[in-house]
Amino acid sequence: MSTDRYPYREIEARWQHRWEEAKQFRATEDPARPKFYCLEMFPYPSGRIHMGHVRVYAIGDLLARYKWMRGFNVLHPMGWDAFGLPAENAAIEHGVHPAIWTYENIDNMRAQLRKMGISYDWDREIATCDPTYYKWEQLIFIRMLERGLAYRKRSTVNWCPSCQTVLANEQVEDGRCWRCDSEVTPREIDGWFFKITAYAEELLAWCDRLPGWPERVLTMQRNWIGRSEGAEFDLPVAGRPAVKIRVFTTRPDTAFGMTYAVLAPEHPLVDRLVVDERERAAVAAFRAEVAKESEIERLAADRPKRGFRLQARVVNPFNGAEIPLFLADYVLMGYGTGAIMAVPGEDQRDWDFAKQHGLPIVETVTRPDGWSGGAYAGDGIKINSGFLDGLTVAAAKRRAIDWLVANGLGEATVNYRLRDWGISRQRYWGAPIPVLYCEACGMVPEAEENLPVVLPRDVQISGKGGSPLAEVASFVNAKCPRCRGRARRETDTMDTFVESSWYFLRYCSPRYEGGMVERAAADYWMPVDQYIGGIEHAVLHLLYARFYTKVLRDLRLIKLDEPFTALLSQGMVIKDGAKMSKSKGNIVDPDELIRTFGADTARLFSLFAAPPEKDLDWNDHGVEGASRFLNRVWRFVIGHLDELKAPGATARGVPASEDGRAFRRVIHDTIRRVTDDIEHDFHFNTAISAVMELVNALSVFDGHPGGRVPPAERPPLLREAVETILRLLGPFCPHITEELWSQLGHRESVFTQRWPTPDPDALKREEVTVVVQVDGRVRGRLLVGVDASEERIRQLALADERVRPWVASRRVEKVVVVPNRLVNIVTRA
RNA sequence: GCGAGAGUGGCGAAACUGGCAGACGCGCUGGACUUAGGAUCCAGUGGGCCUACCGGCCCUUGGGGGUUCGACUCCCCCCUCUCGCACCA
Repeated sequence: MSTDRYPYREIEARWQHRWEEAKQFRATEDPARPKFYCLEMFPYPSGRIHMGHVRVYAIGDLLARYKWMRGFNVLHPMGWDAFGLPAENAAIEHGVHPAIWTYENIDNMRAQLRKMGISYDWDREIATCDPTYYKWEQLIFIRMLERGLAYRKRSTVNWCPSCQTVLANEQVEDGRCWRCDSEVTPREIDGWFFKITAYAEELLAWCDRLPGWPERVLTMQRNWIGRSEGAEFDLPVAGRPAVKIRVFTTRPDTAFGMTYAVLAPEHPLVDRLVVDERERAAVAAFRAEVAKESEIERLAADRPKRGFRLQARVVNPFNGAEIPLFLADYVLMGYGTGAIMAVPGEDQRDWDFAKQHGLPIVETVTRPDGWSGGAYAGDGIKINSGFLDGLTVAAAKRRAIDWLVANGLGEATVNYRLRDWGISRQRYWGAPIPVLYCEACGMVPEAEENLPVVLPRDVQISGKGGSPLAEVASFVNAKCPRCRGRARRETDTMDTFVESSWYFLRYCSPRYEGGMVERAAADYWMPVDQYIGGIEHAVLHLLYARFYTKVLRDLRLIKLDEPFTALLSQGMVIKDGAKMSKSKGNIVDPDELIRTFGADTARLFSLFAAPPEKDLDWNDHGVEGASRFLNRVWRFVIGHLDELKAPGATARGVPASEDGRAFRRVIHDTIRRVTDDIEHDFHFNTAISAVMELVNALSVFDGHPGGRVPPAERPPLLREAVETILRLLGPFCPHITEELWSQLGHRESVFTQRWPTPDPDALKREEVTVVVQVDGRVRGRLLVGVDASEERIRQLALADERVRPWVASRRVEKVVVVPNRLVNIVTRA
């Protein structure tokens, strides 16, 4: 390994210090300039940054610095998603207080980020565990409470036995906790919810109005919201018309094919439907059997559907038929009405169940020719369906709903898969929910002047059962803000995703004491123009933040529909074909990387190895390649300082010599390519390739001794090339470029320079190479004047001596000419 | 099962609206410089073949069809992989 690398350590330390001192990246509102809010998802302060962080922050910094150079007023802040369970786990394992652990980690990680030389406005740094931060979240909670957007209810929730807390639906993956991977169990518990379902329609609608977002993230959000249109109606119980079972269906047209009905096992009506104690006992046994199954087992595909036939029967209102009623585990209490009409002819699940239990199957849609198999879900003409016969499925749906409405039996409804966001956490290290339970007044929000409700410092964290806050008498025992009587504080804390739902707003005015965000600052900076982060938050953070933004808008705190105009979801960093992990032993430590190669190299390789949305395959040799490239640039500039600083070197213009013009064209073509790659599709890897090509061309140009250009032309061309390289490379590798820029004699930072623009005169060509194909195969090349006529190109091509043999014995059928590019001569025998 | 995305040299990857496939980098091979090279520089590098060194031919973007003068790119069928959702009525 090389020992004679350029002095990156010294250079990086020096420039980091200078940027810091000059407050170079401090952002202030300036209505005269266009703003650019560049944001990377803030990290959880786990203690050390990892390569995923290096990648995302390299991308963000590149864009921020690029936009600076393009004249934008850039806001590029950083902070800490500082509440969360690992801090409590550290307290349990090492006896260190979560606050101390968290702030120490923040100090470490801040130092690491500084060593990367990212252009943050550190004056805007925030930590979500700071009471001056979560105070505003508590205030909003109270506002949401007033509007019914926050509410408390008892429900069956996802319980993580290892984290000892409740999880939101979004935080359960395949029946396991998103954080610790433990199997989640259902639990009946009181908890707080945010009414995200009230915004389901709007969240969905705006998915079509976020062109700057990756389609797959939008698809995931649409699927998660899961809108479906259909109808609800009642099935009266046979012989007891007062008792009705409400069902939801997306296929009201198939109602005549209903051969039985199903209730979810937990359906509250079941108790009223059982006819005697024997049946009651059997139902209890069935429910117990179903409850025994874990979430994971329930999710397993293709497993048989358990059912229990009740003695009660129901009536199909469409045709008056009396049909059996079942409890079955394939119907979920949490979706729709928790009860369905079963149409085995047109629904595969019902078909499976009907086959297993010997129930009749009626077809209500004509099958296509040759159809064989189970349920048919496609289109067709209605049959066996009374007044719907002869209609298409779509028309029959409408007719069926009209009929239900006309007879007062039901109505059209829209159902969502999205559930309200459960935000209660039975843990310590989170923002307290600002609510009290008064013996006289009941549940009462904390008075605004008493905010923040500060998390008490002295607490025993055992990790065993119950909220740690419940053990803190001084916290729990409080006065009712309404009647001054005795009250008990809520001991749940808020899901940490609440903090990350608005941190981007706080950055606009991080020290503002009059509210969550200063209106003018938010109006100026928001929305975030470019948000960058991992795909893992596609439906977690990104959905919550969208929801919370809309709530704040409706509270008239901001006038913003969506927080993030554009989103870049960067891929993972992998090595040896797997995600980096301790157990696989394939970790690359950013500190060590920076120590060995420097931050510029680490950043350059992160940006070069793959386009940002793809996974990045880490390769130690590749890093050396990036390092080698920067060394080449260094040696070239330092080795040519005399010539670069020679009198007349700063002159610009089109050189007289042909080779001089050709080289200058390469310089300006590179500017064009790099700018396109950054602007057009974030293809930083090809942008870097283009700069590498320019550096290669520069050393070739330099290597012609005695010169193919007149001596006087050399210094200006070398200098123009070098200055272009440094400015183009600046956002990628800020330290080395600053240093070399100053070595050229500049006193100003390279980041105060304007991004270069290609000189149209330099790009002009007199001649172009046109490829000559015969029957689609390249047989020759022509050098012709630019914009030569089609006829001329055609004649030159046919006359070309390398082309003639391929055409000689054949008949020319036609000649296709693409000006300035290609000729294709089509022949026939 | 449903939805989205992807499949190109030994490897990471390029190829914008169809127009020279493999830019750039890694690795590898040879050479130069050198006490030394794992530094640096130069040259070569998809596969097969012809050749008197110049040079040339054929094949090649997961597989098979199609559209087109021309397809990595567009259309149809199939295979493989990744991600997301998954009894959502």
